[in-house]
Amino acid sequence: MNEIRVLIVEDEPLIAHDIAATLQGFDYTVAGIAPNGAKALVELQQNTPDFVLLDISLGSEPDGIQLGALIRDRFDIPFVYLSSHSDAGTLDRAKHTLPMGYLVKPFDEKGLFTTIEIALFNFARLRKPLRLGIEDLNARLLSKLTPREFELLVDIYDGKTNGQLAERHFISANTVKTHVKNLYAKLNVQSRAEAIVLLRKMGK
Amino acid sequence: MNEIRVLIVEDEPLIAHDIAATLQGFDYTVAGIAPNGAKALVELQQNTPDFVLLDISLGSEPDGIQLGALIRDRFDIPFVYLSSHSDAGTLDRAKHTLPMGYLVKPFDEKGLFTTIEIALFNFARLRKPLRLGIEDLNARLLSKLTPREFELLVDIYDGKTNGQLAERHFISANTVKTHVKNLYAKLNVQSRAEAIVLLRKMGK
DNA sequence: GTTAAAATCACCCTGCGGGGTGATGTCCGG
DNA sequence: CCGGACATCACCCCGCAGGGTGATTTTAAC
Repeated sequence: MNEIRVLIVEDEPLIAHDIAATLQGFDYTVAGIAPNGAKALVELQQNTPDFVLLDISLGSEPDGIQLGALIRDRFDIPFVYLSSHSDAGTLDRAKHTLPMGYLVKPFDEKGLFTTIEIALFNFARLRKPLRLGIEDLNARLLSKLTPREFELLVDIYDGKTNGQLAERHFISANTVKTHVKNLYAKLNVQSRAEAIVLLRKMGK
Repeated sequence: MNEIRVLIVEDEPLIAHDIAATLQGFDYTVAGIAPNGAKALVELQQNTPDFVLLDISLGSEPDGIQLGALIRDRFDIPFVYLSSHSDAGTLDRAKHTLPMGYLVKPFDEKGLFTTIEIALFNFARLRKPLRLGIEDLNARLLSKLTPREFELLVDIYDGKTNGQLAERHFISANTVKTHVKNLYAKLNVQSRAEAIVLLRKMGK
């Protein structure tokens, strides 16, 4: 069991327990099973799960999509829909609530697992875009930057010219050019502007 | 056929064509089929699809995950993985590249459709490149930018060179230089890097 | 119909930025 | 002790960026 607590919102007890068993097989903790929207709201408020599996057809008000909209607006919890309907109309209503996924029943266990994992990870990333350290950056590069190169890159990201870099780091302009040249090759860019844009896109 | 152009990266021709047929059944346009990473890169650069279906096991370098990391960092295109592997190791490598989804083979058509739709919608909603309008910008400047100057500035913010600006806006390189010169004066900067940093600091 | 702002283009010039090549000294790990 | 990674510096080349000056045309405003 890890610390991820999942709430299952599903009106069919058989399916709900089936999902619960599957989740436990993947070392998730089942935070609760809610057969309708009202119960789901109670669970959300009192039990604060880390993730919600949301059946769309609950047979009563509010349905899964209304619930999804609520989770989006009032709570800060990632969720994915479960549904046997994949028609354009339902999907269109659903996607406007920005779910992290949409699984069509019947779905297999592996698909459930990967979907939850991706959803959790992306949600965490989107909520908190983290500042980029040299380790994070190097993890994404084929050839890694040296500490010195990274220092200079940070200043380049701040719009400094080569001359300013030389002053600030007490090295000659020629040395700056060498470092900059090398780090450009590693980043696979050809200009300061490109380097800055790249860092921005990489979530710096 | 709608306007969504999907690139399929899959080394098994049979599976690739099966997927292509399925996509066309859902009114997507198949932008291309790439059997390996090298071909995929060519397609990405020359064909600029709106979406990428990415098989992880390509049998050669780079594999799907390396390609995913590239798409994330260098392009601005949503993608989902296709894989028969759903082990924790592969999944962990994969999720760090922030895919919009992860489908486990074999997957059914409906699941593919809903996943793509959700992915496209979320990607569009969560992408907000430069949420700064010309009005907002001019409100904070002493001398105001003209509409044309603002258009060029947006592309400069994206790392484009003067030559690229000339092409994209169907004007001569000399005209670009004139506009850029003028907008630099208005922004009170002396280089592209400075302009980009300024925009970033002005609420981006 | 005159005027002003915006958009278009040309030419020249200077200098920094980007790329290639090569070299030296340091530090660390095998 | 030696080799590799890192940091330091020098020189050369050249293209593009940045800046100055000037000019024409289109558009909108008055």
